[in-house]
Amino acid sequence: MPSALESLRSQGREREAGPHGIVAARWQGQVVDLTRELPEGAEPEFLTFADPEGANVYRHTAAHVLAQAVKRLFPEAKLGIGPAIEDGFYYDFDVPRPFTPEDLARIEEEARAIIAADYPIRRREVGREEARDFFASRGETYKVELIDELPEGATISLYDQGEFTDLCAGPHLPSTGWLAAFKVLHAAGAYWRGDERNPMLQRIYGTAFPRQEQLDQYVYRVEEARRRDHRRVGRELDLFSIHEEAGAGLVFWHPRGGVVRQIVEDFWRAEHRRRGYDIVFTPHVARLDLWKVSGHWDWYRENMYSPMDVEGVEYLLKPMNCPFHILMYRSQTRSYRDLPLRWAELGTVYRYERSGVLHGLLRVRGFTQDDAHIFCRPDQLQAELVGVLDLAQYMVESFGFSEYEIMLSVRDPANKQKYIGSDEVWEAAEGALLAALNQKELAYVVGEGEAKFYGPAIDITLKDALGRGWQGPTIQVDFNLPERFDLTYMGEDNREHRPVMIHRTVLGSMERFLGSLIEHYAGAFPTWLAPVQARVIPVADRHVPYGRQVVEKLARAGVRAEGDWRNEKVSYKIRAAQLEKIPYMLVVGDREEASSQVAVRHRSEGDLGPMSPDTFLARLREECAGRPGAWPAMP
RNA sequence: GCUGGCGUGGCUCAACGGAAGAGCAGCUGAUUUGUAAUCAGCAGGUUGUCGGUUCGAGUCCGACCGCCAGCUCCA
Repeated sequence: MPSALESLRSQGREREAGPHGIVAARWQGQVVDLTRELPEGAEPEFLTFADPEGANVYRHTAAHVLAQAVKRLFPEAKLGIGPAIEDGFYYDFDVPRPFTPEDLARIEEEARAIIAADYPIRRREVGREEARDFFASRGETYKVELIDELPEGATISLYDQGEFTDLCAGPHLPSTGWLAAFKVLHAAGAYWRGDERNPMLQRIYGTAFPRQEQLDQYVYRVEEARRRDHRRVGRELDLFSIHEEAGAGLVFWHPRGGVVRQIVEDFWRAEHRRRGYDIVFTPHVARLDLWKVSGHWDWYRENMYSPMDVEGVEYLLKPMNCPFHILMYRSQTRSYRDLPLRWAELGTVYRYERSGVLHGLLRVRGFTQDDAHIFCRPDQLQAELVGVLDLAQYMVESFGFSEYEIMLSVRDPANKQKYIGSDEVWEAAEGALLAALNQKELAYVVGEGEAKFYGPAIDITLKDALGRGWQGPTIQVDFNLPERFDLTYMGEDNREHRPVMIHRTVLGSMERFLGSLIEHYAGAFPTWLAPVQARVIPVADRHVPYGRQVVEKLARAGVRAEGDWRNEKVSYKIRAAQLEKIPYMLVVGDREEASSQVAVRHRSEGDLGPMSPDTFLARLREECAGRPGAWPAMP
């Protein structure tokens, strides 16, 4: 029974194995240790760090090394779990006090020593009792809990490296020395099994790569993410603020941020009208009874604010717009000829979020959804879903998000009481979403248990310039609300029928979407979105009057232009404009004034030389072409 | 909400339990400037809030508010 490693050797490929090469194998669909013995003649597939499974093996081994280091320095620490995660790994420990930065430095040092010692990592399978006794005798109560929950007949494996043994399904690298670049990142509290009723463990995050350059790159990427943080950029560029005096999670849009938001909204409105949507407006509060009928009071109460008393009647701040659109639907008898109705609203909603989850623009308590509800006949459902997918694709790509991942969110089949509506209705809804995805030939993954309480959904995650994911469009099919509100339309057969409802948002919320845009572009918005598109920079005071003329001319043409009239040197004002990420700087001095030109500098392309204001305008027009809302209507 | 860390001019950060500071930004003046920081001066603070310990609190203790890293949740 040769191991995977030996079978490599017999092929003369042993040199391909190692941190930079093959780190694990896959055999019969299962990822296994390179040291795992396989039947004679087995032909395993080999995995490197570049394969997600390979990276997992690599990082998971790093987690064990971390745990070994912690146990050496803090023998009383009880082990939780230590999986590989995207970009790294973590391990949870139950310790009497949280880890300090000094502890983390010592742990990293100890981990390095463990890597240098190059302990072989060995797997052994044991019986349930043996495993239980082993961890119980060491006081590893969490491991015992895990063992007790393993299903009947499950293989229980332990991995040994040096003096350290962990309960683990594996697989792992052949020895600790295969870990090349290893780094402890930070620590934070985390509940055992993510449940706040359980004890809080201390989680240490770390990461590992085969090459130091990759680790350096990762560290750089983290720093770049910090540099792009929308909370920081938002303050630096004077886009928005959040005030303790007003309350957490409530956003104030400053003039500059307001410009960006308005352009996004104008673009959004224009595109929706073009695609047959009607724009509607609805109130911010409604009677409690309405929310009882809609089901929100029963199913969504923990996210809603307490009722307010209005002349003895209770009202609620709206957390969603759907019941309002439904009331409008019911305001008259609908014919099959009226459908589909596509009603879109930039609806501001308020949701109670626990204080600890608030985060800049990404998680707030008041936000404006780019919401829409489509009321259609069952036979129109698939075509409408395809139309929504098409719109969603077009919109996000217009804002520079060219990569995204799609998830079909369905019910958790083991937990059906979490959802309202019958099985048949759910199956029909899930089927319609699936059919639309297939018709658009979009790749997707199925997320079991990811559905909302009232229906299944398609959730799209956008990938930004740093490869990070952002919540993007979501599309939900809802057979339930039409039922609850008894929505009907008159069919060709002169009988009442039940319409289907689609809830959808393309950008999510203005707050979150602008937050993601800020980080995606690092504050350097493309010209059509830039709060200030051009800044005129006079060389000396005597050029200010000409500079003002240029600003006025540009402003009349619809350009967002302004001047820097401060008594400073050109380089000072250039630097200021660069830091503000203004796309164009127009320097005007004696030469420009004499020839009625402007010297154009682009924030990333540099000096573009002198040109007439009209030539500059033509350049801007071309750059912003096809962006409704970006450019005010021109005479 | 929970665990841990943190809260000092608009921003970034100093200050052993013993006189609240610097740089940037702002304002005033000088300078009249040609593609990423000209010089000088001025102003700016009840150290998040409330209470306590102390001869004395930015510093120690408590509560609350807010922020940060997570847990959980989500547009």
